[in-house]
Amino acid sequence: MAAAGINKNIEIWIIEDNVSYRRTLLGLIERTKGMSCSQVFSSCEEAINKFEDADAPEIILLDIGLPGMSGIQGIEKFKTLSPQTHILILTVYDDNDNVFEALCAGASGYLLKDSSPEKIIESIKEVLAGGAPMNMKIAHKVLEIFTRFKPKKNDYGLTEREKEILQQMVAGLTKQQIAEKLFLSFHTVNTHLKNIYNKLHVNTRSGAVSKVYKENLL
Amino acid sequence: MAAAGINKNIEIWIIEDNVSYRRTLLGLIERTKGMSCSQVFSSCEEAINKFEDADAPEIILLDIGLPGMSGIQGIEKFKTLSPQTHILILTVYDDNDNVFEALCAGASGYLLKDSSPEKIIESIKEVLAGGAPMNMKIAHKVLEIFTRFKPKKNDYGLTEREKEILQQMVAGLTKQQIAEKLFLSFHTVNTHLKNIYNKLHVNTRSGAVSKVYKENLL
DNA sequence: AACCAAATACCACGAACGCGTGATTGATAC
DNA sequence: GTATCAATCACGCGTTCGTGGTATTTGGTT
Repeated sequence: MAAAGINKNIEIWIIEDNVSYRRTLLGLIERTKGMSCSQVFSSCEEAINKFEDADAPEIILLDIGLPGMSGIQGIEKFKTLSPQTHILILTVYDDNDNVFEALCAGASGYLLKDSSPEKIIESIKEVLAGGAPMNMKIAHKVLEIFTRFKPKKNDYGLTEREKEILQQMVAGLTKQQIAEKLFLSFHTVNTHLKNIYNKLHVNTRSGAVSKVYKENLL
Repeated sequence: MAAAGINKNIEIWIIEDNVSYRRTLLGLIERTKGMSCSQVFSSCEEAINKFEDADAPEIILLDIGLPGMSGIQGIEKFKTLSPQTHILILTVYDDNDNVFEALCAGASGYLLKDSSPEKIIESIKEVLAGGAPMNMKIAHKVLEIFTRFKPKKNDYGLTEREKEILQQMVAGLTKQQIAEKLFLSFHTVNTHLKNIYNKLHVNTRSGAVSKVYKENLL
Protein backbone atom coordinates (compact mmCIF):
# COMPACT_ATOMS: atom_id res chain seq x y z
CA MET A 1 0.00 0.00 0.00
CA ALA A 2 2.73 2.44 0.91
CA ALA A 3 4.69 1.30 -2.12
CA ALA A 4 4.05 4.56 -3.88
CA GLY A 5 5.82 6.47 -1.19
CA ILE A 6 9.01 4.49 -1.50
CA ASN A 7 10.07 5.03 -5.07
CA LYS A 8 8.28 8.16 -6.07
CA ASN A 9 6.27 10.97 -4.65
CA ILE A 10 2.57 10.85 -4.18
CA GLU A 11 1.14 12.96 -6.95
CA ILE A 12 -1.39 15.51 -5.75
CA TRP A 13 -3.47 18.12 -7.50
CA ILE A 14 -5.01 21.09 -5.81
CA ILE A 15 -8.22 22.74 -6.91
CA GLU A 16 -8.89 25.81 -4.86
CA ASP A 17 -9.91 29.28 -5.92
CA ASN A 18 -8.70 31.12 -2.87
CA VAL A 19 -5.20 32.18 -3.82
CA SER A 20 -3.69 32.40 -0.39
CA TYR A 21 -5.12 29.14 0.83
CA ARG A 22 -4.00 27.49 -2.38
CA ARG A 23 -0.51 28.76 -1.79
CA THR A 24 -0.61 27.49 1.78
CA LEU A 25 -1.64 24.05 0.62
CA LEU A 26 0.95 23.99 -2.12
CA GLY A 27 3.66 24.92 0.35
CA LEU A 28 2.49 22.28 2.76
CA ILE A 29 2.55 19.53 0.15
CA GLU A 30 5.84 20.51 -1.38
CA ARG A 31 7.65 20.58 1.89
CA THR A 32 6.26 17.19 2.90
CA LYS A 33 8.52 14.29 2.13
CA GLY A 34 7.05 11.81 -0.28
CA MET A 35 4.43 14.15 -1.70
CA SER A 36 4.48 16.47 -4.64
CA CYS A 37 1.98 18.79 -6.20
CA SER A 38 2.37 19.01 -9.94
CA GLN A 39 -0.75 20.95 -10.74
CA VAL A 40 -2.80 23.63 -9.10
CA PHE A 41 -6.09 24.99 -10.42
CA SER A 42 -8.64 27.52 -9.38
CA SER A 43 -11.55 25.76 -11.02
CA CYS A 44 -12.70 22.28 -11.94
CA GLU A 45 -12.90 23.17 -15.61
CA GLU A 46 -9.18 23.86 -15.80
CA ALA A 47 -8.38 20.59 -14.11
CA ILE A 48 -10.66 18.63 -16.40
CA ASN A 49 -8.82 20.00 -19.42
CA LYS A 50 -5.50 18.98 -17.98
CA PHE A 51 -6.66 15.39 -17.64
CA GLU A 52 -6.05 14.97 -21.37
CA ASP A 53 -2.37 15.65 -21.50
CA ALA A 54 -1.28 14.83 -17.97
CA ASP A 55 -1.36 11.65 -15.98
CA ALA A 56 -4.13 11.48 -13.43
CA PRO A 57 -2.96 12.19 -9.90
CA GLU A 58 -3.43 9.84 -6.99
CA ILE A 59 -5.10 12.52 -4.93
CA ILE A 60 -7.08 15.66 -5.67
CA LEU A 61 -7.57 18.18 -2.91
CA LEU A 62 -10.83 19.77 -3.86
CA ASP A 63 -12.70 22.82 -2.68
CA ILE A 64 -16.48 22.92 -2.99
CA GLY A 65 -17.24 26.61 -3.33
CA LEU A 66 -15.62 27.22 -6.69
CA PRO A 67 -16.35 29.56 -9.57
CA GLY A 68 -18.13 27.77 -12.39
CA MET A 69 -18.58 24.09 -11.79
CA SER A 70 -18.98 23.32 -8.13
CA GLY A 71 -16.72 20.86 -6.39
CA ILE A 72 -19.61 18.43 -6.04
CA GLN A 73 -20.16 18.33 -9.77
CA GLY A 74 -16.42 18.10 -10.17
CA ILE A 75 -16.24 14.93 -8.12
CA GLU A 76 -18.53 13.10 -10.47
CA LYS A 77 -16.59 14.29 -13.50
CA PHE A 78 -13.22 13.36 -12.06
CA LYS A 79 -14.47 9.98 -10.98
CA THR A 80 -15.55 9.25 -14.53
CA LEU A 81 -12.26 10.43 -15.98
CA SER A 82 -10.14 8.61 -13.45
CA PRO A 83 -11.96 6.29 -11.06
CA GLN A 84 -8.86 5.35 -9.11
CA THR A 85 -8.08 8.94 -8.20
CA HIS A 86 -9.00 9.73 -4.62
CA ILE A 87 -10.74 13.00 -3.99
CA LEU A 88 -10.31 14.69 -0.67
CA ILE A 89 -12.72 17.51 0.00
CA LEU A 90 -11.26 20.51 1.75
CA THR A 91 -13.83 23.20 2.25
CA VAL A 92 -15.58 25.55 4.63
CA TYR A 93 -19.00 24.05 3.98
CA ASP A 94 -20.16 21.68 6.64
CA ASP A 95 -23.88 21.66 5.96
CA ASN A 96 -25.57 18.32 5.61
CA ASP A 97 -26.36 18.68 1.95
CA ASN A 98 -22.84 19.38 0.82
CA VAL A 99 -21.43 16.63 2.98
CA PHE A 100 -24.01 14.16 1.81
CA GLU A 101 -23.70 15.05 -1.84
CA ALA A 102 -19.95 14.98 -1.81
CA LEU A 103 -19.81 11.60 -0.16
CA CYS A 104 -22.51 10.23 -2.45
CA ALA A 105 -20.58 11.49 -5.44
CA GLY A 106 -17.59 9.48 -4.38
CA ALA A 107 -15.32 11.67 -2.30
CA SER A 108 -12.80 9.68 -0.29
CA GLY A 109 -12.73 12.08 2.61
CA TYR A 110 -14.09 15.36 3.84
CA LEU A 111 -12.10 17.91 5.78
CA LEU A 112 -12.87 21.43 6.85
CA LYS A 113 -10.49 24.22 6.10
CA ASP A 114 -9.75 24.80 9.73
CA SER A 115 -7.94 21.49 9.80
CA SER A 116 -4.32 21.69 10.90
CA PRO A 117 -1.57 21.10 8.33
CA GLU A 118 -0.62 17.90 10.14
CA LYS A 119 -4.20 16.69 9.95
CA ILE A 120 -4.28 17.34 6.22
CA ILE A 121 -1.06 15.44 5.57
CA GLU A 122 -2.21 12.63 7.80
CA SER A 123 -5.53 12.48 5.98
CA ILE A 124 -3.85 12.21 2.62
CA LYS A 125 -1.96 9.21 3.88
CA GLU A 126 -5.11 7.78 5.33
CA VAL A 127 -6.90 8.08 2.02
CA LEU A 128 -4.12 6.20 0.29
CA ALA A 129 -4.31 3.53 2.95
CA GLY A 130 -7.96 2.98 2.09
CA GLY A 131 -9.45 5.10 4.85
CA ALA A 132 -11.97 7.90 4.84
CA PRO A 133 -10.74 10.81 6.89
CA MET A 134 -13.35 13.17 8.23
CA ASN A 135 -13.48 15.93 10.77
CA MET A 136 -15.12 15.12 14.05
CA LYS A 137 -17.88 17.49 13.07
CA ILE A 138 -18.36 15.86 9.70
CA ALA A 139 -18.28 12.36 11.08
CA HIS A 140 -21.01 13.37 13.44
CA LYS A 141 -23.11 14.73 10.62
CA VAL A 142 -22.60 11.53 8.72
CA LEU A 143 -24.09 9.57 11.60
CA GLU A 144 -26.96 12.02 11.80
CA ILE A 145 -27.71 11.37 8.18
CA PHE A 146 -27.64 7.66 8.86
CA THR A 147 -30.11 7.81 11.67
CA ARG A 148 -32.53 9.48 9.31
CA PHE A 149 -32.66 6.38 7.18
CA LYS A 150 -33.85 4.33 10.09
CA PRO A 151 -37.47 5.01 10.89
CA LYS A 152 -37.68 5.29 14.62
CA LYS A 153 -40.87 4.20 16.18
CA ASN A 154 -40.45 6.24 19.26
CA ASP A 155 -44.03 7.17 19.85
CA TYR A 156 -43.63 9.33 22.91
CA GLY A 157 -46.92 7.71 23.81
CA LEU A 158 -48.84 9.78 21.31
CA THR A 159 -52.48 8.87 20.87
CA GLU A 160 -53.91 8.16 17.43
CA ARG A 161 -55.94 11.29 17.71
CA GLU A 162 -52.91 13.27 18.74
CA LYS A 163 -50.97 11.95 15.77
CA GLU A 164 -53.81 12.94 13.52
CA ILE A 165 -53.73 16.45 14.86
CA LEU A 166 -49.96 16.55 14.66
CA GLN A 167 -50.21 15.64 10.99
CA GLN A 168 -52.44 18.60 10.33
CA MET A 169 -50.09 20.85 12.19
CA VAL A 170 -47.20 19.55 10.14
CA ALA A 171 -49.22 20.47 7.09
CA GLY A 172 -49.15 24.04 8.33
CA LEU A 173 -52.74 24.44 9.46
CA THR A 174 -53.76 26.66 12.36
CA LYS A 175 -55.62 25.31 15.36
CA GLN A 176 -58.89 26.66 14.02
CA GLN A 177 -58.33 25.08 10.63
CA ILE A 178 -57.48 21.77 12.21
CA ALA A 179 -60.64 21.93 14.27
CA GLU A 180 -62.74 22.50 11.18
CA LYS A 181 -61.03 19.81 9.18
CA LEU A 182 -61.45 17.18 11.89
CA PHE A 183 -64.89 18.37 12.96
CA LEU A 184 -63.76 19.26 16.44
CA SER A 185 -64.13 22.20 18.71
CA PHE A 186 -61.27 24.64 18.71
CA HIS A 187 -60.88 23.94 22.40
CA THR A 188 -60.41 20.26 21.83
CA VAL A 189 -57.65 20.86 19.38
CA ASN A 190 -56.15 23.21 21.89
CA THR A 191 -56.14 20.54 24.57
CA HIS A 192 -54.68 17.92 22.27
CA LEU A 193 -51.97 20.31 21.26
CA LYS A 194 -51.06 20.94 24.86
CA ASN A 195 -50.81 17.22 25.48
CA ILE A 196 -48.70 16.77 22.38
CA TYR A 197 -46.32 19.47 23.52
CA ASN A 198 -45.98 17.81 26.87
CA LYS A 199 -45.29 14.43 25.38
CA LEU A 200 -42.76 15.72 22.90
CA HIS A 201 -41.14 18.10 25.38
CA VAL A 202 -41.47 21.09 23.11
CA ASN A 203 -43.34 24.34 23.42
CA THR A 204 -43.62 25.69 19.92
CA ARG A 205 -45.20 24.49 16.72
CA SER A 206 -41.88 24.57 14.95
CA GLY A 207 -40.30 22.48 17.65
CA ALA A 208 -43.01 19.88 17.34
CA VAL A 209 -42.89 19.73 13.56
CA SER A 210 -39.14 19.54 13.68
CA LYS A 211 -39.27 16.63 16.07
CA VAL A 212 -41.71 14.82 13.85
CA TYR A 213 -39.29 14.85 10.96
CA LYS A 214 -36.09 14.40 12.89
CA GLU A 215 -37.38 11.35 14.69
CA ASN A 216 -39.65 10.09 12.02
CA LEU A 217 -42.83 10.15 14.07
CA LEU A 218 -46.21 9.66 12.38
CA MET B 1 -22.37 17.75 30.18
CA ALA B 2 -18.91 18.53 28.98
CA ALA B 3 -18.29 19.80 32.47
CA ALA B 4 -18.44 16.25 33.68
CA GLY B 5 -14.85 15.64 32.84
CA ILE B 6 -13.69 18.45 35.06
CA ASN B 7 -15.10 17.56 38.40
CA LYS B 8 -15.78 13.89 38.22
CA ASN B 9 -14.87 10.88 36.21
CA ILE B 10 -16.55 9.99 32.97
CA GLU B 11 -18.89 7.17 33.81
CA ILE B 12 -18.54 4.23 31.48
CA TRP B 13 -20.30 0.89 31.24
CA ILE B 14 -18.91 -2.11 29.44
CA ILE B 15 -21.06 -4.74 27.79
CA GLU B 16 -18.90 -7.54 26.47
CA ASP B 17 -19.30 -11.29 26.82
CA ASN B 18 -15.70 -12.24 26.24
CA VAL B 19 -14.27 -12.42 29.74
CA SER B 20 -10.67 -11.66 28.92
CA TYR B 21 -11.39 -8.79 26.59
CA ARG B 22 -13.81 -7.39 29.11
CA ARG B 23 -11.11 -7.51 31.74
CA THR B 24 -8.72 -5.80 29.36
CA LEU B 25 -11.17 -3.01 28.74
CA LEU B 26 -11.98 -2.61 32.40
CA GLY B 27 -8.31 -2.37 33.23
CA LEU B 28 -7.77 0.19 30.49
CA ILE B 29 -10.60 2.40 31.68
CA GLU B 30 -9.77 2.17 35.35
CA ARG B 31 -6.18 3.10 34.83
CA THR B 32 -7.13 6.07 32.69
CA LYS B 33 -7.35 9.36 34.52
CA GLY B 34 -10.77 10.95 34.39
CA MET B 35 -12.63 7.78 33.50
CA SER B 36 -14.24 5.16 35.61
CA CYS B 37 -16.14 2.02 34.87
CA SER B 38 -18.82 1.38 37.45
CA GLN B 39 -20.59 -1.47 35.72
CA VAL B 40 -19.60 -4.34 33.49
CA PHE B 41 -22.04 -6.77 31.89
CA SER B 42 -21.88 -9.74 29.62
CA SER B 43 -25.27 -9.12 28.04
CA CYS B 44 -27.60 -6.27 27.16
CA GLU B 45 -30.36 -7.70 29.31
CA GLU B 46 -28.30 -7.35 32.47
CA ALA B 47 -27.46 -3.78 31.62
CA ILE B 48 -31.07 -2.91 30.89
CA ASN B 49 -32.07 -4.14 34.32
CA LYS B 50 -29.45 -2.00 35.96
CA PHE B 51 -30.87 1.09 34.32
CA GLU B 52 -33.59 1.08 36.92
CA ASP B 53 -31.51 1.48 40.02
CA ALA B 54 -28.37 3.09 38.69
CA ASP B 55 -27.76 6.37 36.98
CA ALA B 56 -27.29 6.14 33.26
CA PRO B 57 -23.65 6.32 32.23
CA GLU B 58 -22.25 8.83 29.78
CA ILE B 59 -20.75 6.14 27.60
CA ILE B 60 -21.49 2.50 26.93
CA LEU B 61 -18.83 0.37 25.28
CA LEU B 62 -20.88 -2.19 23.49
CA ASP B 63 -20.10 -5.43 21.75
CA ILE B 64 -22.36 -6.65 18.96
CA GLY B 65 -21.99 -10.42 19.12
CA LEU B 66 -23.64 -11.05 22.45
CA PRO B 67 -25.65 -13.89 23.92
CA GLY B 68 -29.37 -13.12 23.94
CA MET B 69 -30.19 -9.65 22.69
CA SER B 70 -27.70 -8.46 20.08
CA GLY B 71 -25.81 -5.25 20.50
CA ILE B 72 -27.78 -3.69 17.66
CA GLN B 73 -31.07 -4.29 19.42
CA GLY B 74 -29.41 -3.12 22.59
CA ILE B 75 -28.57 0.26 21.06
CA GLU B 76 -32.20 0.99 20.37
CA LYS B 77 -33.21 -0.05 23.85
CA PHE B 78 -30.52 2.00 25.53
CA LYS B 79 -31.32 5.00 23.40
CA THR B 80 -34.93 4.85 24.55
CA LEU B 81 -33.96 4.46 28.17
CA SER B 82 -31.37 7.19 28.08
CA PRO B 83 -31.13 9.20 24.88
CA GLN B 84 -28.18 11.23 26.04
CA THR B 85 -26.00 8.21 26.66
CA HIS B 86 -23.42 7.72 23.94
CA ILE B 87 -22.91 4.24 22.65
CA LEU B 88 -19.55 3.26 21.28
CA ILE B 89 -19.50 -0.01 19.39
CA LEU B 90 -16.46 -2.15 19.94
CA THR B 91 -16.67 -5.36 17.98
CA VAL B 92 -15.02 -7.72 15.54
CA TYR B 93 -17.79 -7.42 12.99
CA ASP B 94 -17.01 -5.06 10.18
CA ASP B 95 -19.51 -6.21 7.60
CA ASN B 96 -21.66 -3.57 5.99
CA ASP B 97 -24.88 -4.77 7.50
CA ASN B 98 -23.76 -4.56 11.09
CA VAL B 99 -22.11 -1.22 10.58
CA PHE B 100 -25.14 0.21 8.87
CA GLU B 101 -27.61 -1.09 11.39
CA ALA B 102 -25.58 0.06 14.34
CA LEU B 103 -25.15 3.55 13.02
CA CYS B 104 -28.80 3.78 12.03
CA ALA B 105 -29.80 2.67 15.49
CA GLY B 106 -27.94 5.59 16.96
CA ALA B 107 -24.42 4.48 17.85
CA SER B 108 -22.06 7.38 18.37
CA GLY B 109 -19.03 5.56 17.07
CA TYR B 110 -17.83 2.24 15.72
CA LEU B 111 -14.47 0.70 16.53
CA LEU B 112 -13.01 -2.69 15.79
CA LYS B 113 -11.52 -4.76 18.54
CA ASP B 114 -8.07 -4.56 17.04
CA SER B 115 -8.02 -0.88 17.97
CA SER B 116 -5.15 0.13 20.19
CA PRO B 117 -5.88 1.06 23.80
CA GLU B 118 -4.87 4.63 23.06
CA LYS B 119 -7.30 4.72 20.15
CA ILE B 120 -10.10 3.52 22.39
CA ILE B 121 -9.46 6.12 25.05
CA GLU B 122 -9.12 8.80 22.41
CA SER B 123 -12.38 7.72 20.84
CA ILE B 124 -14.23 7.94 24.13
CA LYS B 125 -13.05 11.50 24.46
CA GLU B 126 -14.01 12.21 20.89
CA VAL B 127 -17.51 10.94 21.46
CA LEU B 128 -17.95 13.23 24.42
CA ALA B 129 -16.71 16.12 22.32
CA GLY B 130 -19.51 15.48 19.85
CA GLY B 131 -17.53 13.49 17.35
CA ALA B 132 -18.09 10.12 15.76
CA PRO B 133 -14.96 8.02 15.95
CA MET B 134 -14.61 5.23 13.45
CA ASN B 135 -11.85 2.97 12.27
CA MET B 136 -10.36 3.81 8.95
CA LYS B 137 -11.90 0.64 7.64
CA ILE B 138 -15.32 1.48 9.00
CA ALA B 139 -15.20 5.05 7.76
CA HIS B 140 -14.47 3.68 4.33
CA LYS B 141 -17.43 1.35 4.52
CA VAL B 142 -19.62 4.22 5.59
CA LEU B 143 -18.68 6.08 2.44
CA GLU B 144 -19.38 3.01 0.39
CA ILE B 145 -22.86 2.85 1.82
CA PHE B 146 -23.31 6.51 1.01
CA THR B 147 -22.48 6.16 -2.63
CA ARG B 148 -25.51 3.91 -2.94
CA PHE B 149 -27.81 6.82 -2.31
CA LYS B 150 -28.35 9.72 -4.63
CA PRO B 151 -31.03 12.25 -3.88
CA LYS B 152 -32.13 15.58 -5.20
CA LYS B 153 -31.58 19.07 -4.03
CA ASN B 154 -33.56 22.24 -3.96
CA ASP B 155 -33.26 25.89 -3.20
CA TYR B 156 -35.78 28.64 -3.24
CA GLY B 157 -33.22 31.37 -3.63
CA LEU B 158 -32.87 31.60 0.10
CA THR B 159 -30.12 33.85 1.34
CA GLU B 160 -27.45 32.53 3.66
CA ARG B 161 -28.82 34.73 6.38
CA GLU B 162 -32.31 33.51 5.71
CA LYS B 163 -31.17 29.92 5.94
CA GLU B 164 -29.49 30.71 9.21
CA ILE B 165 -32.69 32.13 10.60
CA LEU B 166 -34.66 29.24 9.21
CA GLN B 167 -32.37 26.88 11.05
CA GLN B 168 -33.11 28.57 14.33
CA MET B 169 -36.80 28.45 13.61
CA VAL B 170 -36.52 24.76 12.87
CA ALA B 171 -34.88 24.41 16.24
CA GLY B 172 -38.09 25.74 17.74
CA LEU B 173 -36.96 29.19 18.80
CA THR B 174 -39.26 32.20 18.84
CA LYS B 175 -38.48 35.32 16.86
CA GLN B 176 -37.22 37.05 19.95
CA GLN B 177 -34.97 34.15 20.84
CA ILE B 178 -33.59 34.01 17.32
CA ALA B 179 -32.88 37.72 17.47
CA GLU B 180 -30.93 37.32 20.68
CA LYS B 181 -29.02 34.31 19.45
CA LEU B 182 -27.94 35.96 16.23
CA PHE B 183 -27.44 39.39 17.79
CA LEU B 184 -30.12 40.96 15.67
CA SER B 185 -33.06 43.21 16.31
CA PHE B 186 -36.39 41.53 16.68
CA HIS B 187 -37.56 43.57 13.73
CA THR B 188 -34.84 42.25 11.50
CA VAL B 189 -35.76 38.70 12.24
CA ASN B 190 -39.32 39.63 11.53
CA THR B 191 -38.37 40.98 8.12
CA HIS B 192 -36.29 37.96 7.25
CA LEU B 193 -39.11 35.70 8.27
CA LYS B 194 -41.49 37.51 5.98
CA ASN B 195 -39.09 37.10 3.10
CA ILE B 196 -38.64 33.43 3.90
CA TYR B 197 -42.37 32.90 3.91
CA ASN B 198 -42.66 34.58 0.56
CA LYS B 199 -39.91 32.50 -0.98
CA LEU B 200 -41.22 29.24 0.38
CA HIS B 201 -44.84 30.12 -0.31
CA VAL B 202 -45.97 29.36 3.20
CA ASN B 203 -47.51 31.48 5.88
CA THR B 204 -46.93 29.58 9.10
CA ARG B 205 -43.91 28.42 11.04
CA SER B 206 -45.01 24.84 10.79
CA GLY B 207 -45.41 25.10 7.06
CA ALA B 208 -41.92 26.46 6.69
CA VAL B 209 -40.33 23.88 8.97
CA SER B 210 -42.22 21.18 7.17
CA LYS B 211 -40.97 22.34 3.81
CA VAL B 212 -37.43 22.40 5.08
CA TYR B 213 -37.54 18.74 5.91
CA LYS B 214 -39.68 17.55 3.04
CA GLU B 215 -37.51 19.17 0.42
CA ASN B 216 -34.24 18.96 2.23
CA LEU B 217 -33.48 22.66 2.38
CA LEU B 218 -30.65 23.95 4.57
C1' DA C 1 -21.75 56.92 -10.78
C1' DA C 2 -25.77 54.43 -10.83
C1' DC C 3 -27.90 50.39 -9.49
C1' DC C 4 -29.44 46.44 -6.93
C1' DA C 5 -29.91 42.75 -3.81
C1' DA C 6 -29.21 41.72 0.96
C1' DA C 7 -29.17 42.83 5.60
C1' DT C 8 -30.49 45.72 8.90
C1' DA C 9 -34.14 48.24 11.70
C1' DC C 10 -38.67 50.21 13.12
C1' DC C 11 -44.03 50.52 13.87
C1' DA C 12 -48.76 48.92 14.62
C1' DC C 13 -52.68 45.79 14.74
C1' DG C 14 -55.59 41.89 14.65
C1' DA C 15 -55.12 36.99 14.74
C1' DA C 16 -53.21 33.04 16.61
C1' DC C 17 -50.75 30.80 20.08
C1' DG C 18 -49.10 28.72 24.81
C1' DC C 19 -50.63 27.64 29.20
C1' DG C 20 -53.17 27.13 33.41
C1' DT C 21 -57.37 25.34 35.08
C1' DG C 22 -61.42 23.34 34.82
C1' DA C 23 -65.48 19.71 33.45
C1' DT C 24 -67.92 15.53 31.21
C1' DT C 25 -68.23 11.17 28.91
C1' DG C 26 -67.13 6.51 27.66
C1' DA C 27 -64.19 2.63 27.46
C1' DT C 28 -60.72 -0.48 29.64
C1' DA C 29 -58.48 -2.27 33.54
C1' DC C 30 -57.87 -3.95 38.20
C1' DG D 1 -67.03 -0.67 41.13
C1' DT D 2 -63.92 2.42 41.06
C1' DA D 3 -59.73 3.91 39.03
C1' DT D 4 -57.51 5.27 34.93
C1' DC D 5 -57.24 7.47 30.71
C1' DA D 6 -58.46 9.13 25.94
C1' DA D 7 -61.37 12.29 23.97
C1' DT D 8 -64.23 15.89 24.13
C1' DC D 9 -65.37 20.88 25.32
C1' DA D 10 -64.71 25.45 27.83
C1' DC D 11 -62.60 30.23 29.44
C1' DG D 12 -59.07 33.82 30.13
C1' DC D 13 -54.59 35.94 30.17
C1' DG D 14 -50.50 37.39 28.43
C1' DT D 15 -47.35 36.44 24.62
C1' DT D 16 -46.10 35.71 20.05
C1' DC D 17 -47.11 35.67 15.27
C1' DG D 18 -48.22 37.21 10.50
C1' DT D 19 -48.66 41.09 7.72
C1' DG D 20 -49.07 45.62 6.11
C1' DG D 21 -45.94 49.24 5.68
C1' DT D 22 -41.26 52.39 5.51
C1' DA D 23 -36.36 53.16 5.55
C1' DT D 24 -31.03 53.07 6.02
C1' DT D 25 -26.67 50.86 5.11
C1' DT D 26 -23.59 47.95 2.74
C1' DG D 27 -21.25 45.29 -0.81
C1' DG D 28 -21.08 43.97 -5.31
C1' DT D 29 -22.33 44.91 -10.64
C1' DT D 30 -22.52 47.44 -14.28
